[in-house]
Amino acid sequence: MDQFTENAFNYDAGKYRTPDGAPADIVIFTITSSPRSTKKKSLPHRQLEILLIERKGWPFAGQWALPGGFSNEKETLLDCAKRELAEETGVDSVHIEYFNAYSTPDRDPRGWIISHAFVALVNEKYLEKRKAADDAADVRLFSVEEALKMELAFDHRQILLDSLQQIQRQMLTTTIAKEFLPEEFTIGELYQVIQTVVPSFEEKNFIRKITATRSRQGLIEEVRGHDGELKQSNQYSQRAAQLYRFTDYVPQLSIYS
Amino acid sequence: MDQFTENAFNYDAGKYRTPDGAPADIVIFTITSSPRSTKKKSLPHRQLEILLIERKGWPFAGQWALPGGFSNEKETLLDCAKRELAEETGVDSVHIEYFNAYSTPDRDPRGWIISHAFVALVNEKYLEKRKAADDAADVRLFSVEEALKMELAFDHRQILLDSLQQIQRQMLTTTIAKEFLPEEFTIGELYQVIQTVVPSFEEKNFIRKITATRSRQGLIEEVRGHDGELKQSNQYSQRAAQLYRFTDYVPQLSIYS
DNA sequence: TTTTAATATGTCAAAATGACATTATTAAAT
DNA sequence: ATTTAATAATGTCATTTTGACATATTAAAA
Repeated sequence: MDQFTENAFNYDAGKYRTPDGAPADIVIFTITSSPRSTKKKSLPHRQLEILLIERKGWPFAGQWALPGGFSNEKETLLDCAKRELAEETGVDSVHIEYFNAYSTPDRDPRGWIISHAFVALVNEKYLEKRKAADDAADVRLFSVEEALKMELAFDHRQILLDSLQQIQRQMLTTTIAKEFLPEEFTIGELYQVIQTVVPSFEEKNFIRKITATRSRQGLIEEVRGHDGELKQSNQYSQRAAQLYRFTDYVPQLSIYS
Repeated sequence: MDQFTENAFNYDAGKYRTPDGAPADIVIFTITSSPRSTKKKSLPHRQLEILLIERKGWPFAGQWALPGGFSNEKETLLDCAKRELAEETGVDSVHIEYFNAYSTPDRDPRGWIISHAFVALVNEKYLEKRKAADDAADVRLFSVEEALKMELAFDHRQILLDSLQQIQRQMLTTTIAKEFLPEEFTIGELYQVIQTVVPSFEEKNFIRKITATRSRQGLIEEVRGHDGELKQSNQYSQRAAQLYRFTDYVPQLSIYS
């Protein structure tokens, strides 16, 4: 006999202990790019980074933690996560997704608090303003590598590990690469983004596979200018590279085909 | 300033409203099989079904709902879900997986209650005892089709829809088919199980694709008897069919290869 | 004996893959 | 003016895979 089987007459929500809060924590991923050389045209160095906040109060004061906050009864967890994301980054309407719940007893010294973890993917262009403003602030980006070496608050290291595995899988099975790319991009950029998230990724003849229209029903398509000419870019190379964009095609993968 | 930034001195967990409970709800899927004919050897009719419970008390008394119950502060949500699953089906150690949180305000008339949804996949062989015992009981299996036509309690229809989409994706991208099959199975059975969950699934030359060792690094392997001879079954057909089992190979899918 | 339902193999052109080598482009350096 | 460097793209070709159909196997049932 559990609470569900009580009837209106004897129902009393207060007779069991209830949680002490329902927070949303967000792993905010971005890929930063920095020039590898000042003189020549070359692809930038790219790095997967996450945003962390230095805690001021108890518990875990002085330690770095994932951004997050408690939700209230008037909003969904997604709304809460979006609100927190907007507070930390100043952006809304980016890719954000529910991901897992963390409920190990005593994971939070403040009480019985189940954390709801979200993953957000933010293009670095949205973080540029912020970046300038907080040198030596209590909010900053860390490379995932760095972050994993740190002692993070709560079980946030585990949350980070799990979220990393999640976006590595998604990078190869969905089109989330687009979240880290400009609208129009070169094959080289796309390849770099994939490798930044999944270092082991390697595909010989990548350009041929990705641009072969037959099998992959046009995952990406060539960009053309107003004049109908193929639009190219020589930002990274002497030889101009064709620009592509993602189509709205949703690939369906199967281990049985 | 949120609760995370309070310090030990002025921290007071009671100053915000807190949730009125943290339940786990479970979508328990099974595939039932029933003979299509009494006389001839033929493949059975298979149907995807879920387990529902008729509610006795407020709220939603008399309506059918997903099995579930409130968790307590001494256990994880997964422990809670496993406990509920064991109560309803008498089985433990089956495939069970966290899936999503449902937090729409007022989704539960009893208060602010965020539900944690799990998916469990149970082989029908574990439900056989139970099935016999409760004709006309308040716990029974419904085909997914039926269930979607009913007025389920809470937002359980939405949870069902989401979980269905989830296992359809997983059926094609992971080896969850094994949860619905005996240890040793024929290609025909495997094909049927996939189609039962994903009706649109169709693969010409399925047997050749699935048994070609080169590409799919041995997703399944032939079963041999003690004598080293290939083990076959003529349960469903005149001509004996080769028996296979899943290997522990984990397929890695990619839209870029 | 013939039919039947499921299982399995034969055939063969078309397409995709894998592994390398080669060519193209052109701003920047010399 | 010539060379260099970095990225982009194509050439080649043997090997595999796929797609679409036709054909064979088996043993119980009609």
